[in-house]
Amino acid sequence: MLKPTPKLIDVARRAEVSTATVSRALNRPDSVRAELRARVLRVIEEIGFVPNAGARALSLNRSGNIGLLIPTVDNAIFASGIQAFQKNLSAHGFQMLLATSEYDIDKEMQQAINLVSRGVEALAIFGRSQRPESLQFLVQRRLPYVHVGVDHAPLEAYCIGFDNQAAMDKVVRYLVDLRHARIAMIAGITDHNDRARDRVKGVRRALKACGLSLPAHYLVEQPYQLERARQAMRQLLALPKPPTAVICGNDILALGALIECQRLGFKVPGQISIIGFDDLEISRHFSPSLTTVRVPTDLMWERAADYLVRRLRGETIAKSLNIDVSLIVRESTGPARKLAP
Amino acid sequence: MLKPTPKLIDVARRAEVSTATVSRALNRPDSVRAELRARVLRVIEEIGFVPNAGARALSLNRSGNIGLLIPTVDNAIFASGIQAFQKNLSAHGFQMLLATSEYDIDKEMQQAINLVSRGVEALAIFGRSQRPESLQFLVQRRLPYVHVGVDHAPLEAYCIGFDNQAAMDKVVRYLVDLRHARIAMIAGITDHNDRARDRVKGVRRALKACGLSLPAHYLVEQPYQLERARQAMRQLLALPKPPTAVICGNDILALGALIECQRLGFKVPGQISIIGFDDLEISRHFSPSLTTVRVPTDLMWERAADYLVRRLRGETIAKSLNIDVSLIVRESTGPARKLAP
DNA sequence: GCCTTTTTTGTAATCGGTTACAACCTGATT
DNA sequence: AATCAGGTTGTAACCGATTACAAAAAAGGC
Repeated sequence: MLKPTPKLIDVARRAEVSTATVSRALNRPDSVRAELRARVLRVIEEIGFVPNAGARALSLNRSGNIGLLIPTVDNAIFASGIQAFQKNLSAHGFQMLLATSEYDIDKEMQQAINLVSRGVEALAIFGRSQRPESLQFLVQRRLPYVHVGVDHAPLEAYCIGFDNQAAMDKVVRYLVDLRHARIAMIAGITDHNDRARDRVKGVRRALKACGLSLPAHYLVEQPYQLERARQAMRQLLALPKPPTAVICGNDILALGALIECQRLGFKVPGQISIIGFDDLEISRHFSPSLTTVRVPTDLMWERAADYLVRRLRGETIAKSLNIDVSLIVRESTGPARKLAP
Repeated sequence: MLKPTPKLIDVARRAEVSTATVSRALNRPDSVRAELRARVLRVIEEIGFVPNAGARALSLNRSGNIGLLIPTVDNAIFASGIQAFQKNLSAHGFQMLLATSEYDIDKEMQQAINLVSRGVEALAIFGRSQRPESLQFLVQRRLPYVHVGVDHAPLEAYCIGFDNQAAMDKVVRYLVDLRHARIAMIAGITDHNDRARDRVKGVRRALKACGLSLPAHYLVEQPYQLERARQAMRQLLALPKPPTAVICGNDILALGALIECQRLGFKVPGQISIIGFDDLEISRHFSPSLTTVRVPTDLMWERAADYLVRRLRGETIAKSLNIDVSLIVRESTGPARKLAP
């Protein structure tokens, strides 16, 4: 005997009340006489009624969903961000709807549409290099959204993040103070990735300000994988004049670089200094522990959730939030060794 | 001038056709004359119409959503699983709806209800230690679901995974063959975590079969964090008779243990052998590289997605799928050193 | 040119909730 | 006893899509 899943009207019939009463018992309990309310709730329990969120959203014209659009979930830095975002949202009665773009701006656009179609009331997107059409689409729908992880964005949109270029400025100055003059970089793939691009730009600019430069052979782009980073490091070490310090686009790249140095018998930081970005948990524990840039990711995502919730409540929020990053100096960096002439 | 977001009827009016035609132009293009179809699509483009998925689901009585319920997203092993699951689903025209339980079975139950309320047509849940009520609820609603990561489950439900106990059997035999007799374990928190529990059980059983045992002081439970693992290892090394081999509940614990040994000056594998579980990317690159159990996680999740899609299509699937795991021997394990008498 | 069949389009009911509005009930006030 | 305010409950319209069914148009057959 196949029973269809129970609907609100089934509850109403069984409790011998109207659908309005059931609905009220669930949504504004005070407006229903205690006795009736109890009866309704008992029936709900009995027949295992679960309201249909789609129907509810349709009639309320409110889904209670907020979208999160990031490149991938397969990166510790996003994974913990998701948690933070989610947690903050549900504290305010919202649900998170997750979508990933796999670093592909066309897929990103498609996912944005997808989220809108599923009724998200607001959206957090990572970075600022989406298709102009994607953003235009959001604006046209008057959908509140926030760029996360960047300090400025197109269309003067609200954003929460930090200045990647400034962060790299700190890094470079630190290395230059240690008398490094041959500074190389292993960057993430900069194509369609504004953070990766900004970090390279930042390094370039800061080096220039110190009278140095980043020649083409000192810059290698690789996806965020240990294997690729090792490959890049091998390449750098094989140069006629290998660098004395390597700045990496994130900690995975830095760890890969570090590992490769060790395997090839180069001393870190004796011969080579290595700096990462993100401050993953393992970076602190590695030997040598990794000098890196710490970004308060969780805070960033919490604030993003917060902002969207407030916007939806109609509160006005002054201006974008710029978060401070800090250079965490550990064991993987040291003074430049004396160079061969 | 605030325009409300365009609805299907707006498209219909503007294209001077009926709503039925618009709907058909979108869902069964062939059934609409080419000229009209073009007109409709143009209008859709013009006014930026996006169908309301909730309304669609309501009228179709099909959401196209499949739920994924896992403990956390903040663990590399789940992160890549999500990607695999998601990818496979969308290849079949389904959307993934993600929910996390944070290792809390009450939250897990609540999230299951939540997913059902949002209209998922099927569900993949990790492990097999959910509340009986949770599973009962799914059964009552006739919702197809699959347990992932385990080789058997309550209610004779379908599952896709591997036998954690058998895996640990391989591990223990390998160590015993290397003449290890003092074998300790750093396990994950076993409370409400069947995988962690099975791994401990498996180690116990295998040791017993070899005439050995796992005394209380040789078993430490810790959450999956490097810091905690180091703490556990310190504790084991401080014992009057420290173990010669340590089996860890996963690679994070193993890496933590490894790091702590190195920091305290113990040689791995000279004095202590260490084994992990999961084969994370970094395990291969670490020095010494980590002996571990490799689980084809992605395959597992792909199959889970596959199974659910087939179920929804009405195909019948024989029986649960048991996946093979393999012991990857690397540098962190070696023969037991001669013991002090 | 007329009738039949096939294709294309439109009308209106439907999915499962919410809620404006009206109707009813209770007890207090006059 | 009649009137009224305040609190509870029910009826029915509505949210935005889909589609059964009917109607209209086009195509085919003689």
